[in-house]
Amino acid sequence: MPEGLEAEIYREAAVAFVGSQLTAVEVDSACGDPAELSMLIGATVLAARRQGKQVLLDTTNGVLGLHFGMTGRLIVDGQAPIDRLEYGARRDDPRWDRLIVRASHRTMRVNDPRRWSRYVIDPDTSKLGVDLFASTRDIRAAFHVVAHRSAPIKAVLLDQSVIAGIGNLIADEVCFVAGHDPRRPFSSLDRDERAALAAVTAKVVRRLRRLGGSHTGATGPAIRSVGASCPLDGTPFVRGDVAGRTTLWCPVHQR
DNA sequence: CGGCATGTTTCGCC
DNA sequence: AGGCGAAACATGCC
Repeated sequence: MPEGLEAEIYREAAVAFVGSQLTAVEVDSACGDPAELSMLIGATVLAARRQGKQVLLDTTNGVLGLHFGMTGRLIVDGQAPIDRLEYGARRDDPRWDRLIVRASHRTMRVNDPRRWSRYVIDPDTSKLGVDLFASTRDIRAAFHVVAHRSAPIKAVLLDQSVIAGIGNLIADEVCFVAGHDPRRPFSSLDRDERAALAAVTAKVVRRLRRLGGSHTGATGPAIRSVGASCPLDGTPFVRGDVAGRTTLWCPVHQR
């Protein structure tokens, strides 16, 4: 889905629904259970929260969990907080509306051509790790718990049960700034390196948030397909597959 | 037309 | 049991 940063942008837009009483819910049965979601009708929205990549709407009838897959965009009252999603559709076709939630004077919808978004009542968030906006200290603690893992550093960064909310682009940016080869086994990091990686993770998350999203980093989509060079040392980026995802890294300064 | 894409889940194998 | 890698999922875009 949009990564945790985009989910946060969606959450902020969803705050407009706090205090509203829901009057109707329409859902594509591939993305949610219409019978289950119908329990929201008549409920009042109490708060809009976020955990990792999920937006959670607390209501008087339960929690509505929104997961946006890879191409899901949230549109509130006709306003799209993210106008165009990287790797998403370039149009806003009503046929791709997979969820529509109405209140008396408001409408919220998820437009998702690829149908990977999911909407559930009372989502199980118990397996999620610390949130991507957690403090350096909390991220460091999460890293220490999984210090033994032999999977690539990038795979651990992407593991939602370790840190919830980091996606492919943020993971590449963290490795870039930390100067680590994303393929390097996480278990090869010593205690100090894990602590440093935690600090970089917290810093990168905040910087990308300030710049406007997961795509704004040095390794972002703007240069992912055209082949660019590392802004630090001029070396052409290497493009490969790590943890099952397209990955870009500098073969010189990322070790 | 072929291949690729900010993700998650499932399955087989250690 | 838990962790790891590969494949599957659905569909628009370049």
